[in-house]
Amino acid sequence: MESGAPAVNVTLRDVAAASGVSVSTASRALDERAPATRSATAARVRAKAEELGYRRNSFASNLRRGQTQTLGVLVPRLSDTVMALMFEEIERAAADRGYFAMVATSGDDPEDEERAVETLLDRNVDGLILATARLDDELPRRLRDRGIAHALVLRTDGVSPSALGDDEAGGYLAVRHLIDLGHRDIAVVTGPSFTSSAIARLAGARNALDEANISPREQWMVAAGYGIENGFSAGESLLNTTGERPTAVFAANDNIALGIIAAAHRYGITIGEDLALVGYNDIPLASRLSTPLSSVRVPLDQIARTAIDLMVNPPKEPQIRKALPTLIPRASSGSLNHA
Amino acid sequence: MESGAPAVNVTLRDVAAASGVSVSTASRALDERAPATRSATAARVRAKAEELGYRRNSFASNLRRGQTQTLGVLVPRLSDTVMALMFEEIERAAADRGYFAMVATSGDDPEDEERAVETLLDRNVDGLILATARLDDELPRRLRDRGIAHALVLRTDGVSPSALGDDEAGGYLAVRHLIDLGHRDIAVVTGPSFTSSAIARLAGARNALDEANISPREQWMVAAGYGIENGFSAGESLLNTTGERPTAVFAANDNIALGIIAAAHRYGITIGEDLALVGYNDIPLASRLSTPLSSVRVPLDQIARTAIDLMVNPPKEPQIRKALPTLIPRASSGSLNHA
DNA sequence: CTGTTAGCGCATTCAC
DNA sequence: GTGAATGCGCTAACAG
Repeated sequence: MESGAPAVNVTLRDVAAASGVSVSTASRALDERAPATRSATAARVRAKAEELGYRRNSFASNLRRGQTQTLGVLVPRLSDTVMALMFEEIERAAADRGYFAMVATSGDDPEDEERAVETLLDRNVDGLILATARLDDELPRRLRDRGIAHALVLRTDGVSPSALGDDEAGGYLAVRHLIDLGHRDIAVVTGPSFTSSAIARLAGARNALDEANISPREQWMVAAGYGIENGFSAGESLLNTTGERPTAVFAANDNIALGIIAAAHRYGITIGEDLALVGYNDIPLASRLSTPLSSVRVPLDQIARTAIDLMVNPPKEPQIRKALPTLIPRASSGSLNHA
Repeated sequence: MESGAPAVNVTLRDVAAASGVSVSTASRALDERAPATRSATAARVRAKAEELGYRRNSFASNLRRGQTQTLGVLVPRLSDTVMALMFEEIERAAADRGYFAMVATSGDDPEDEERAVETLLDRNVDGLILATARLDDELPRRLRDRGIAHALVLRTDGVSPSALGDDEAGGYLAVRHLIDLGHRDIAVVTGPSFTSSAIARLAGARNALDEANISPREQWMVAAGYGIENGFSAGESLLNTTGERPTAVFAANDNIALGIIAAAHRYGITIGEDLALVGYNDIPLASRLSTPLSSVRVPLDQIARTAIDLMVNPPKEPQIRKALPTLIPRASSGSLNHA
């Protein structure tokens, strides 16, 4: 009789009995944290446990230990590819450190966000990772007040421990790239002004313009949402022919860029020829568009690891750690025609 | 002193003490399942609990109750929009029934899948929902043998309780649409042959062709992966000019369609004019492409609800429940030019 | 290294 | 309806 259907409820007691030791000995032998005792009995217990198909009851264990090796991740939505990728990386980084990552989605509503956090907290997570922070967000402050371990990713409120890309550098890189290709009529479509990412990417873009002595036309610096439809609207207003038209656009994320592509198509403008375009985040789709999209790549894996570190090992002084992004030039900026 | 920082550890005992009742009374008063006792004491207890910021310790509760009101969801990857949307719907449907949904991702590797399931099981989920089933999958069988409550979504192994779209109907709808628009040279790019969805969508497509007395050219019926790059390869081989070219393509998912769009662009073929294209799943991006993509929409919300029902309330006879999809015609099939 | 003892916080008997 | 008692399965003192 091999490992058929494992008994439904093998408890530590069963393992202990079968191994002829006490429950506490069995418990110790099976403690995954301690550096694996290599005594004879311990080995025997482990073998028996395996044989019986023992699985620790996580609830009993967590109840007793007072911590759960679980962390909660809050994202606005998983159907946003960037957020999905961010979560996948967090999941991976967490697993490497023995944590299990649980997601909850909150949409854009601060109330739902609150609710989602409470749900996560109800499951006794050891800490929280939030990808939802707004600049004026109350939530991180409240978490600090309540002494709940947490870290922010991708966006920051400027205070709580945060791991994010260096958005200012990214914005600079993108616009600098366009300038280097000879453009001077450059528009910037940035994200919602309550996100640190939008603000910083715009600031970086302005730095690049300044540096090249280009005085930005304010009607070409537009704040939008981070969705495709927002990019489309922004694109429509930038590209309609009644006025002068930019020859290049920096979109503060790839969704916005997708919207601009659709708008350009509508006006018969060819991306990569009539209009140079750079996006942000380098989602997988970017490289696979008809005209591949130049984009700023953010090291999500590194951000995930940093966030977990910050959460597990909260620094005395709150820190905001920024990872450097890189520009991936593709046909949409026309860079391949010039190279 | 309003609800400042809630005390860190308010237990049932504290609530009981503050209310002048025993723990058991407090426990009963706060039992969320029973139909809310409306006695005076019960109300007082609830008020006190609220006031003290009491939160039930889910571990203690679950340990005692023997079930966790948690279910595990397994998807290949969250960065696939369809999977992300599916999970979001499952999360919602689960919450409606008092369950919390936990995800794990398994990639395409059966071994990782196994590991992910064990991880979920280790967290004592009450049941599993799998979006990963292969036709010859061992996993569902093993779950059945072990008596673990589960349901399959989107794909089925043909045996375990499943909730999915009627893929055959969807395939039929898509191709029928193309035929109705006057096409006879129709190619079908389907998904991996180990998925029930690919098989069934192809079967539906063939039905539509048969019905119209079109004998499909086998070199135009190609099986691919479900990724953009697979669609691109398939598109390249279909659209290269050395042979006759189809005038219409049914892609068994939207990613494949995206790949075909890129391939078409490469050959200077205009989607919606030179080539009609229909995708599957109707991901949000579909409607926002430069040339909006006709696609078959699957009622993920309904599938999610059905899956939870099947899992919570396992039918005596295993059931495979199929939800009817609908075709959303857009410019990519040229339908808007004819209408 | 081992076994004994004592809970973690809660839900459910069982008497009243 | 209520309270006292019991234990879910496990881990952490504490002595040996």
